[in-house]
Amino acid sequence: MASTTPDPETLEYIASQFRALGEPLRLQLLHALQDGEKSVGELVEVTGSSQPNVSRHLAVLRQRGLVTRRAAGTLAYFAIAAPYVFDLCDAVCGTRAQGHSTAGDAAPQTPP
Amino acid sequence: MASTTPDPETLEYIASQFRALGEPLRLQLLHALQDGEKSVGELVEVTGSSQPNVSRHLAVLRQRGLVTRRAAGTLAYFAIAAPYVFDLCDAVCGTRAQGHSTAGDAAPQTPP
DNA sequence: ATGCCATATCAGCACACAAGAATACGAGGT
DNA sequence: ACCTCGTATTCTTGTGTGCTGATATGGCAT
Repeated sequence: MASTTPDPETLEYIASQFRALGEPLRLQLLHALQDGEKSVGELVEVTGSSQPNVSRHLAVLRQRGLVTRRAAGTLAYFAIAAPYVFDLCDAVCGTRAQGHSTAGDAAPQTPP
Repeated sequence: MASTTPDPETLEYIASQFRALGEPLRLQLLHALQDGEKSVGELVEVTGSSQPNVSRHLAVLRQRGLVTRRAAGTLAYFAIAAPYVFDLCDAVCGTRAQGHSTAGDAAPQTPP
């Protein structure tokens, strides 16, 4: 019963999913898409980042299956494909309210 | 109602939490701790990684409030401090079974 | 006090990745 | 056909981060 270690493949998959969410700009993009699909241009405006940068991060999110792409003429509309992402964020935010320090050390070694 | 963008501070906090989980070794450590606290030595054996490396990653997890540390003599026992982490992993794993490709592109542009 | 063991930290290298600038692709309109 | 606008891709640079090996700290036993 010594903790059946999951395959490295699965481990790497999960890690890569989390890493996709470990970037403020990508979280901002997902958040912006929460109230419906948006074009790249709209997302550029919302995030305040450059167009190439937004496009690139959208590609990452799409590769991870987190957003979908719909081409309409010259425009490209992106939309949330994995609503469960917001549950993850809420879970993290919930713990934050419980008094965790954002940065710095959690607690010094066991004091004497 | 145009999507109240969360403060950059909160965004960065959430991202950093996800980034802490975006490493296979750290996920492995958390998984190994699922059936009770373990010493660093035990974790070194379970993960097959080096002792300094395990110690370092444990420090990261502790800094993020994901694990706790209990010193007993020369030993240091670590334990899960944020059980919700496994819910996150399960959520990600659940979507994986739904037919997402691990790597590569999710879908080509919208076909004509 | 000294030697040993478990853990933590430090220095260095290598790699991944994000941001910016410039450019290529592709669809529509005139 | 050409031009224009929106989007995607490439190249380069800089920063962050994981891994290795050596070293420091601290408790326990002799």
